[in-house]
Amino acid sequence: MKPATIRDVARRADVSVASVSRVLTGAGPVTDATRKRVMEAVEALQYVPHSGARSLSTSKTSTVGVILPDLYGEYFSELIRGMDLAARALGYHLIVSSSHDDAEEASAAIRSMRGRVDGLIVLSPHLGAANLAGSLAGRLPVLLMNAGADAGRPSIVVDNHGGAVAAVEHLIATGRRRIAHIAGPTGNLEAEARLAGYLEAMAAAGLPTTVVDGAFTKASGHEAGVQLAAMATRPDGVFAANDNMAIGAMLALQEAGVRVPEDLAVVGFDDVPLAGLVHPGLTTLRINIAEMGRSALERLVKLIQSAGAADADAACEVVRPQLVVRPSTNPATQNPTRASRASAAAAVPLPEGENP
Amino acid sequence: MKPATIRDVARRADVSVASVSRVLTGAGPVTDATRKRVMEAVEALQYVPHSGARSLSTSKTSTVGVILPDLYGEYFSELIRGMDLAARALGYHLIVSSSHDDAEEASAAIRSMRGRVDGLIVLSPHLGAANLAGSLAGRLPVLLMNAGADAGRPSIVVDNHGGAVAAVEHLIATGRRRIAHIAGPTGNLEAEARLAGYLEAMAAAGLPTTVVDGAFTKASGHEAGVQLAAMATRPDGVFAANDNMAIGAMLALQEAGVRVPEDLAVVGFDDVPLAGLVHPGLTTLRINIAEMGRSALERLVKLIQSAGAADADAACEVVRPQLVVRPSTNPATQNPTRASRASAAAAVPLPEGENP
DNA sequence: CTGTTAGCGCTTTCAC
DNA sequence: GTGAAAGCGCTAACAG
Repeated sequence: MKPATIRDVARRADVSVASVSRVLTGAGPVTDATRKRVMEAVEALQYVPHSGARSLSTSKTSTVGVILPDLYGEYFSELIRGMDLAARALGYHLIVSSSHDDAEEASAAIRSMRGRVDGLIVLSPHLGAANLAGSLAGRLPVLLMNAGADAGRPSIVVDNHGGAVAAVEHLIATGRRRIAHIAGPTGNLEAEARLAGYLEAMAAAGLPTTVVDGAFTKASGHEAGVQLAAMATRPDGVFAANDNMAIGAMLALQEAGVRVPEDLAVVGFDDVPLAGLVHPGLTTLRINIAEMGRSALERLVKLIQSAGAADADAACEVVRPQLVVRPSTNPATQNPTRASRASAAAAVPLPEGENP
Repeated sequence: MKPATIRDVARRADVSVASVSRVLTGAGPVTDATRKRVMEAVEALQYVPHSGARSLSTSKTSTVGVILPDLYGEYFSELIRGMDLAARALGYHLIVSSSHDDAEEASAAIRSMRGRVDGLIVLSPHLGAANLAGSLAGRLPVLLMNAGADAGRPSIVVDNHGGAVAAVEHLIATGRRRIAHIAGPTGNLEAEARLAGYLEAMAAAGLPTTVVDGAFTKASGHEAGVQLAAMATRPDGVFAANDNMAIGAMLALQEAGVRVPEDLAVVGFDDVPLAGLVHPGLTTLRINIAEMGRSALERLVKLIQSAGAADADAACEVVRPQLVVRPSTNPATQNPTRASRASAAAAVPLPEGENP
């Protein structure tokens, strides 16, 4: 009734367990005759190696853990997709663990990974989590993402500050002067860097600033949009800390009769797939999210495989977002509506995939 | 240098490993004094139990595997989110494995799960995969999703046929008569059920049918839209086998100068978050995807915990999609643009979540 | 080339 | 209440 073990196979093939192991792992010398007998027994018994046992024996799990704050929305799904792709290619499994809002939970999640994974990718937008990962992971290789530019630890970060500056400069370049910012949640390092970039760029241009609070959600963006629309001297441009909020704000503005971009131009951040599909298409700072995920996983595996090597790769890779101009700031870059698709085609790549 | 083991703790606390185990697992009688000594040692050594070893010993991994055909797009990310939520609540981990287009790959993925998980959720939109899962999984509990109504095996399926009929009937009810269908990929059970529903409903109404091929992707929907727009007697309604294609088709139609819904009404399937945000909002058949994922995981865990029980839950749960009417078929249900948000609010819930 | 054996780190009877 | 010892299923020396 219970699944066959390597001993059952050995017994049946009338060889030692060692030989079975050799045949199955492909390591070590084996006679063709032996191999054949083993394979037959494997077949007959429907034997499948127990990877847990193998892991314990080799102290390698071929699995990496991904610790996320949340699993909502396109940003993270894209990220995981990229990681999964790379993991498959490298023969690794992916174990995901999300919804860790506070450091406490994340901490528990990380400890529970010991003996289960060979390494960890930790997304820690909150300050505490970064240290956390280091202290708790023990000797486990860890790759940090979206944390501040934490020196001395392998990590990948987005140039949030630079992106924010680019966003503001683009708005200014298109003639906007009263530019507001919809900020992300306080305590979130990425949100804070984007806010800082906004403030700096505005100061550099000698323009007054307006900041509305948000929480990275579409709903919070919507609220912010309502506020913007109701302002006495309404802004003529807004830079939202992410696409989600930008989209929420656009909806609110349009509901209030504010025309985008004529009355008010909107810029987001991330370039989630949705950004190119809303109406009007959203100008944003593109991060190739899936690609970043792929890169993260590959680096982690490299880290794992060279574990202990002195030339530890403790670099902090910086991903620079790229400005993608769409109709939400520039009417000339029309949405693909009743118009030639030519101009929009480049800016609005359609994500693929067979989804029911 | 290496992480501490239970023996290190035992030595340090000057007790047996058994006692350490008892303290840590909370099982068995222990003196307060002993417990205290153990905890101190644990603290001092930064000891974290090795879950792999524990798994081998208890033959429980507290992990479930999810086998997916692909990880692209909102459908699957929503699904995983629901599963992850339930898994956390039940103390389980989630290991995801995707991009298994053919049965061969899925097969390999499934076997590689042995000894790594306590059960499997298999999404097998292709015929072969379902059987496969059964035969390969051995004594592993398996929950099938999105396979045909496979009797005699625990599963969750969407009532694709019924949904398709509802879609067509809605189009007919709004006065459409030349109703086309954009089909999903052949060989995909869900796509085929939706096609069958369309054909049946049309036949029942005595209307002629038009079927355009698609592949569940936005791009294929776009192509289909181009074809529809170019037809000699253009349809005045179209039912796409999923939202992705419906959205792609809408874009193509609008580019061709066809007005939606005035000239041509569009209905999708799934109600992915995007459906409520495109312009015009897409009428579709709503499946609460995350909820379905949650339900799937909970059922699997129940299956695991009652493993071997005679009253095996081999039921096939049927999820009935619900028609959500939006402007793509009914101009009266306006998009939230320059209009009261009241009517649209119910139909266009904004998904939440903090995403950078 | 093959078999024997000692673990991997932990849980769990079973005596004491 | 506590400890010694026997595995969980597999791999990897080490002898033959």
